[in-house]
Order: sequence, then C-alpha cells, then structure tokens
Amino acid sequence: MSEAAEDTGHATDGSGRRRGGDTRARIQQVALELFAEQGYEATSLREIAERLGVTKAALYYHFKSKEDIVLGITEDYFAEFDALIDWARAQPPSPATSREVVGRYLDIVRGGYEVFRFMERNQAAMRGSEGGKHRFEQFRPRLEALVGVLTGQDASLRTTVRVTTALLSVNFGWLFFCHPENLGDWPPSADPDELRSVVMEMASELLGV
Amino acid sequence: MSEAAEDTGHATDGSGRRRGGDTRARIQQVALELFAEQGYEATSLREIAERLGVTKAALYYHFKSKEDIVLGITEDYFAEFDALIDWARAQPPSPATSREVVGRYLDIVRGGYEVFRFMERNQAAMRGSEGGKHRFEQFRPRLEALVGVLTGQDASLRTTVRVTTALLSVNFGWLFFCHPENLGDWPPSADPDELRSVVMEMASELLGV
DNA sequence: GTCTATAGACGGATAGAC
DNA sequence: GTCTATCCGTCTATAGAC
Repeated sequence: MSEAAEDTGHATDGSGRRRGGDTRARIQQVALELFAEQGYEATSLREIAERLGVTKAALYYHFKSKEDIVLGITEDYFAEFDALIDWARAQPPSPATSREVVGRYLDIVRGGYEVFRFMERNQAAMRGSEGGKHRFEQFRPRLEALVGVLTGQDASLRTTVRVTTALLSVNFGWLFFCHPENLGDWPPSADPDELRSVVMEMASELLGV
Repeated sequence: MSEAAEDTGHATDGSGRRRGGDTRARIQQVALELFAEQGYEATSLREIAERLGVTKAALYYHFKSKEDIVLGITEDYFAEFDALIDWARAQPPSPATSREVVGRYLDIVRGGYEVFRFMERNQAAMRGSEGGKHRFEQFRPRLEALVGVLTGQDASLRTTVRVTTALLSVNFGWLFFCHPENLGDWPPSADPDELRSVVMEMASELLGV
C-alpha cells in the first residue's frame, strides 16, 4: 500500500529523480524511522526536517500537526486489518480459514514493517490520553475482532489467550527476527521464508488447527 | 522486592501512618503509573509532583534526574532476572528445569506488574539513544541469556524463535490478561491461577517439553 | 512549496530560603 | 525535606515574504 512509494500520482522528471508530491511520503518515511528508533515524543520536527534537508515550516505545508504525520501512515494499515476482518467473517469457520487469516495477518505486518515497529515501541504514546484526547489507539479493537472471528462466541479463557497469543506471536516474531536492525548480533536475522514457516507453525499449534 | 514498600528502614509513627523515607517509594510508584499510562516523555515532573501534592523541586531531593527515577525502579527487576539466569545455568538441562525457569520468569513478571507494563509500552524511550546516551535498555541481553540457557548452543532458528516466543508470551500474556486496567471490557480480566496454568501450558508446548 | 522569524508554552534542572 | 523563584533550552505551531 504505502511503502515509501508515491501516493499522489505525480510524475518523475526526465532523469528519473523523484519530484513534487512524493515529499509528503518522504516525510512520513523519515518520521517513521526516527519515531521507531528514538520514540515519538523524543523526536522533534526539527530533527525530521534536518534529515530531509528542509525546515520545520515546510513540514507544516504537508501536515497540519505532528500527530497528523502518524495518522496518515497508520490509517492504511488499519484499513488492511479491517479488510481482513471483513474477509474472515465472510468465510465458513474451519481450520483452513484460520490458517489463512493468520497468513494474511502476517503479510500485513510484513508489508508495514516500519509502521508496526513504530507502534510496538510507542504503545504509550499511541494511547496517550493527555486531557482526554483520543489519539491513534486503534489496534486493540481490531485485535479483538480478529480473535473473536477465530474463536467463535463464548470462548473459554484458554482459547482466547491462545488465539490472542498466536496473532501477537506472529506480529512480534516477525518484527523481532526479521530485522535490518543496527543492534548487536542477537537475535539472529532470519531468512524470511524460513521464518515465515516457523512462525506459522507456532501459530497453528496455538490455534489448535 | 520493592513494591511500593519501604526501602530505607524508617519507622512509622504511632498511628501507623507512613513517614519519612517512603516518600521516595511513593514518587516511584506514581511516576511508574503515569509513565505506563501516558508515556515516559509525555509525563512531566510537574505532573508527578502535582499528583503527590508536592512541588517539582521536592522530587529533585530524592532523585537527581527524571531518568534516575526509572533507573531506581527497573534495577531491582533486572537483578531478579540475573539471579534467574545464574540459577538456570547451574541446573542440569532437562524439561523439568525448563518449565521451572519459565515458572520463575512468570513470577518475576507477576511481582513487577507495573514495571513491566511500563517497559512494554515505552520500549522506544528505554532504547532512546539521543546523541549516544545509553539509557535504561537492559532487557534484551537478559532475554538472550535466558533463551541461550533454554536452547543450548547452536540452536536452530526454529528452536530460537519458539523459545523466545515462549518467554515473551508468558510476559505479554500476563500483562495483557491480568489487568486492573481501566479500559473497555476486552480483553477479559482473568483469574490469576487459571491464567497461570493456561500461559504455562502454552510455554511448555512452545519449548517442546 | 519552501523559507525566515518568532510567538508562546512548557520542559528539566538549580539556587537558596525556611 | 519541602518550598519559591527562576534559568535556559527546546518544542509545536504560525505569520508572512519569496
């Protein structure tokens, strides 16, 4: 969906360099990296602007606030989850369906590596309810919906915990082991295909399918 | 260890009310709650002081900086992990030992609910390397050590992922389902004993013991 | 679409009285 | 051990020129 790619449809110039409307996307990309590394609150707009070689004021041409930068990024991925939820609800319940749901869940995380890394490391900032402001906490309800689809109604605690853990293990497992991280030698960086099968196997066991 | 309890050995007065040295612990307790709810960077010392009915300056009598408040809290729990690692290394490798390690890991998390909630939600702030500063990121090496003890040397990717997931599922599972949280009705708040057995069962399966 | 300049608020931290 | 008062830095956000 939006992975450091264009979203406004502007053309490139003759030499193939990026032009015009992709500044917006570049801001989001840089902001996301810094937010994930240093934290949302700890990263200033000045820092983002500097890394892009522009000034703060330029950012405000593209986004009306700091929060707005994040909103624009996360929306796409929440929409993908919503689509997955709708799809899952339309399928007949079966072990094959469950595995397919988990597989699609993993693919969403794969496609939005930086975004999910950001969300994982800034949970407090996402929830942040300073003075009753809502902010961008919208993951929980999606997770609840997916778990509900996978467990069916009136699930036991055991089932709920296992299914929730299955999804979050997929999520975390991918972020933790498939990393272009600049940190030490642990955890080992895994081959994507191998990691995928390992993670899917775990999830299947936890789901009991 | 330090759970809103005294640590300076000061006496209480005749009526049993708290006195003297426990101000330090009360600061840590309140700070931890706010840090977990709103985020470390988003919570100001003014806010902490206000909730305690004192002024910012008073906090600086007990702690030399904002970071110092957190350091004092987390140290105890990292020490508990270190003790667990030492203990695990001294045991003969066996399925029973593995289960015992996981059980003790869970007990540490149980004992430090607020602390671990804080750490989970403020990963970015804990890692925060603004200008090369180290800060209080010390969980990873402990996790690596524990995983190493549980897998033995030269473990496959599959084993490493499963064991890591086992520990983190215990961690997350407890925080996620055993909650005095003020948020909606999901996830359901679980009975501690039941949750413990569910979580331990999952971990055992992932460990393959 | 990007700039300079600045407003306006709030942050962490310190000095020194009591 | 807690307070008042204050310093100084940085932050988000805006106004207005080019």
